[in-house]
Amino acid sequence: MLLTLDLDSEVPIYQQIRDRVVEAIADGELAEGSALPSTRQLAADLAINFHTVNKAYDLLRQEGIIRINRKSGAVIRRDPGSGPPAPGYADDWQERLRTLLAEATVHGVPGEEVLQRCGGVLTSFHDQRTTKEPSV
Amino acid sequence: MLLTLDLDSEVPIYQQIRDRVVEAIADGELAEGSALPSTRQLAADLAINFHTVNKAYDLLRQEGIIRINRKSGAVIRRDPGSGPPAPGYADDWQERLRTLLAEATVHGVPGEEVLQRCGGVLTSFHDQRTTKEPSV
DNA sequence: CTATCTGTTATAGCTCATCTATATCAGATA
DNA sequence: TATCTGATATAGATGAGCTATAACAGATAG
Repeated sequence: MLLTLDLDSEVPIYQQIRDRVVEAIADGELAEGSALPSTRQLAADLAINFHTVNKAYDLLRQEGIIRINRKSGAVIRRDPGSGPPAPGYADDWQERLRTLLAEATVHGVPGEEVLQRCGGVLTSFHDQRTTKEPSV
Repeated sequence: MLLTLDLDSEVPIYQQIRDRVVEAIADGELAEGSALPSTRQLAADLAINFHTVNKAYDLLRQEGIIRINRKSGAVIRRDPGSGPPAPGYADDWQERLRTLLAEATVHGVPGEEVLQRCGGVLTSFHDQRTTKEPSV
């Protein structure tokens, strides 16, 4: 898995790692059962402290997205095909969506363009997934 | 303008104020030219320090959403009808959108539901605006 | 068994963000 | 004159984020 960080960003490093993993799962690059590199290994590759990677993995674990065993390390637990969301998740998520869409609207992005971009992003997720399972 | 804060939230207070103002503009509750309360007044209403409100207003000013004069105070500068977005804004915004949509997808929210919720939020913005200008 | 890798936990230090508390100054207004 | 406003400066407290180091236990390859 390719992972690039922006050390000058306001977004914390552990949050960036979490976001990139989530996006990689949505893209289909990481499927349920896929193993993530060890915290020390990834920290070495990214030239950061392994505690920061540990925090990112712990965040993903709290979200139920990965599972961590002492034996098998960090493994993807959830992908788009892992079943319906937890009760109440979608409503909480929509509050954050609302803030983001409000910002674009205030800045003058037309509603049609907002919807087109939403659809485009979702299609990019779906395309990745279907091209991964062509022979089922 | 009604404004409630969650002091226990991980989201900083000044960020919450900024988000609520942006949403109020998208909702049509605040239009171009509307005046925001003074920093000391809003701080008193929210029972917080006025420097925190100052930071929120300064953030909105940096985003080009409000204009601040010593004379007229903080005034809404941008609303959904204030013209097209700045060049490159929509593309930068889409990156944040991508992360948010990826999260919902990974948690199992179907693409159709994601699109429906996006459309619903946008419609709630639009409805507020059209009900404000029924006789044009 | 030894060496190495792993996850886990603990401690400590540094830097910076966040929020608060005061204070001062200048322009506008009643 | 008195009061409100924005603007600015300083300082302190608290916590977040990141790093550094260390130690322990289980798993694995030699």
